[in-house]
Amino acid sequence: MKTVTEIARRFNVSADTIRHYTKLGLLSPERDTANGYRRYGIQQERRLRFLLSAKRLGFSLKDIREILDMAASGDTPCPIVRKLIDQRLEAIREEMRDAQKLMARMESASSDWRDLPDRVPSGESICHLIETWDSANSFGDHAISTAD
Amino acid sequence: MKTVTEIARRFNVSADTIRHYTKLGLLSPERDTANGYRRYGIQQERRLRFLLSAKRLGFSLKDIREILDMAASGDTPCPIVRKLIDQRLEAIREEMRDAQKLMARMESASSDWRDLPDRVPSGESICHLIETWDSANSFGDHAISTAD
DNA sequence: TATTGACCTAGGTGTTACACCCAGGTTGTA
DNA sequence: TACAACCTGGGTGTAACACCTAGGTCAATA
Repeated sequence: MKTVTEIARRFNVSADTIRHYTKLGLLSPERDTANGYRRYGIQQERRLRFLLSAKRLGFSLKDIREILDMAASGDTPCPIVRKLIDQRLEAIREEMRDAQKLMARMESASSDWRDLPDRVPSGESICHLIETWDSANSFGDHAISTAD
Repeated sequence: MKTVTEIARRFNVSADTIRHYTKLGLLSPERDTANGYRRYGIQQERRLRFLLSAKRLGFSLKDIREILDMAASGDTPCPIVRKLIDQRLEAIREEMRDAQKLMARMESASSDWRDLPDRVPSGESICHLIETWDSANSFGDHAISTAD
């Protein structure tokens, strides 16, 4: 039976993380009746190992809770596990696409800016680097307000 | 002079977003003395346009505040703009690397699982898909607890 | 003129997965 | 007995909003 710090060290996470999972009900340690300390047995170690494995596979704590609940009720969680990972995969693919576009924009801007001088701001302009970049690369994203 | 909803529509963001930026001090509209409504003039439109441009370039609101403050004090924000974008770029590159590894793990798992059957959980196992996958792919990440 | 419907206000909560801090009690060791 | 290292519950902070509540405002319509 391990304390918070002990199990945390064993699994290479912080004690706060263990307390967090416990607070969320993902771990259910026994309590030392004398002092109220959390005591994690072998079952809880198994749960934690499972939890960390699932996390490494991209499952959120919410996903994991769902899986754990399902397993606790005796049903096979495999179908939702398959579903959840495919959903997450799709979501991540899209995030990656967005992130790649963003990166491309940033890289283009950063390199374009190497040859441009610094300028002090004016009433019309805050930072010409950004403003110039944006008006040169505006795809009708946030409307072009042509004065009032 | 536009109200929250008007300027929001013009720039294709939500009214809540405008209120949010205003609460953070990134926008400073005047107030209608009669009813307390926020009123955004041309200067604020410029700020908002700048803000959205900077966001499109990967700057955080915190970054943007820094840039705006700098410009307000009359100094050229260009040097920090260059610095911030390069920092973010590095951070994003690393996130992308991590995300790619995660995606690869997820894809490998998802495809490996296509040929595996579902199983009901036991005292030893919660979801064999995840557990089997992890023990087959464990690089000494979260320690291997060999019983107690 | 009374009633809509669309708008406005401030302020609070929820999202994700923890990290960090506080005040105070516990345990083991030198 | 003093000290370090641990434990407890509970609160705050993070990023960038979305959503909701309760109540006031405004313009147009019936």
